[in-house]
Amino acid sequence: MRIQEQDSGSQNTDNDHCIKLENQVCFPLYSAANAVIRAYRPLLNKLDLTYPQYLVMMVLWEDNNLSVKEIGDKLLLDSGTLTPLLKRLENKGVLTRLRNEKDERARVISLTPTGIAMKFDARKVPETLMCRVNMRSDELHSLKALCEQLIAELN
Amino acid sequence: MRIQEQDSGSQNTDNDHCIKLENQVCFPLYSAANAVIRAYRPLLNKLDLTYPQYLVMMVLWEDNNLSVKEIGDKLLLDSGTLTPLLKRLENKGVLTRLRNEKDERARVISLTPTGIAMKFDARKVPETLMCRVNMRSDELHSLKALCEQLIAELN
DNA sequence: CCCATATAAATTGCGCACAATTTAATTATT
DNA sequence: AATAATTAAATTGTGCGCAATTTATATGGG
Repeated sequence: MRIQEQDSGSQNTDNDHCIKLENQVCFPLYSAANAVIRAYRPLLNKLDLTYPQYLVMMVLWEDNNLSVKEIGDKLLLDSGTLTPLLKRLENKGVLTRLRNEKDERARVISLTPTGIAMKFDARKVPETLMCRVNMRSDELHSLKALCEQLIAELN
Repeated sequence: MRIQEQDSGSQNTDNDHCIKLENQVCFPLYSAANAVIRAYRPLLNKLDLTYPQYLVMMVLWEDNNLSVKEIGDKLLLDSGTLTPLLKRLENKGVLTRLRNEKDERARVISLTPTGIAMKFDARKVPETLMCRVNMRSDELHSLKALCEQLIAELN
């Protein structure tokens, strides 16, 4: 995906500008996502969580006792990613992965008291990162909105 | 990192809104980057490239004969990521990894004629993806600018 | 010249992300 | 009720992304 150029098709007959890194939207997006996860890492290390694990915990803090499918729908991740991730969180003792008695195919992912308690320390994480980023509230809002728009367009 | 709320600290004394998924900027950013790479995949499969490999090729199409360090500086990736990726591209026959004669520590990554020729087919890739995304040029420009601003803030 | 320091790549190990497939359970159809 | 189709999760295999470490080369100061 590239940004439309005003002068496209003037003398640049071979369309070189299309595949220049600086004209791409997707590269900064990819790179910003990497940078954010990198910035989160030292903060999340204190909670013994990775960024994707932190996302799963956020989903469960808000709405406990979900299936793998329901977590995947919220985070746009599949069982291939979530199953091993949830097993790691289970091994840390922050959640359980019981079978659903109504539907033996599904699991019920439930936070343990330890997992619920982690929410307290986790509150500081986004705020601490926020302090490092000198961006206005409206800039962050539009970044969020544009990302959500792009996700909607691609699905 | 979360978006600043207007009503923060009113009756929500435990600051719950901070760790709600919907109030996070980083989650849509992370999710949009995943979605873009997912959308690129079927197009890049035809070129036998992954998205990160495609990024490396773009860098080299623009400026051939770079060191691993120089590629890493442009893409914000380290040798731990690039060395195996470049070996895969070498195995595909699209580039060579010769030692720099002036400095035996460094390598010179050079496109082969096959690698250079791939640029022709690669031109269509960003444009094809563009057709799937119904977003205005100014929206894409500001998304790009905001991502670049965030990257700058985090480094 | 010798040695300390710095730098470039490579290596090791872990945890995603996801395509493709498999296993098991549920639901729909005849 | 038997069978087909669907669904949920798990499994397998590949390729990142990166922290931490290692190896090899280069450079700077005494």
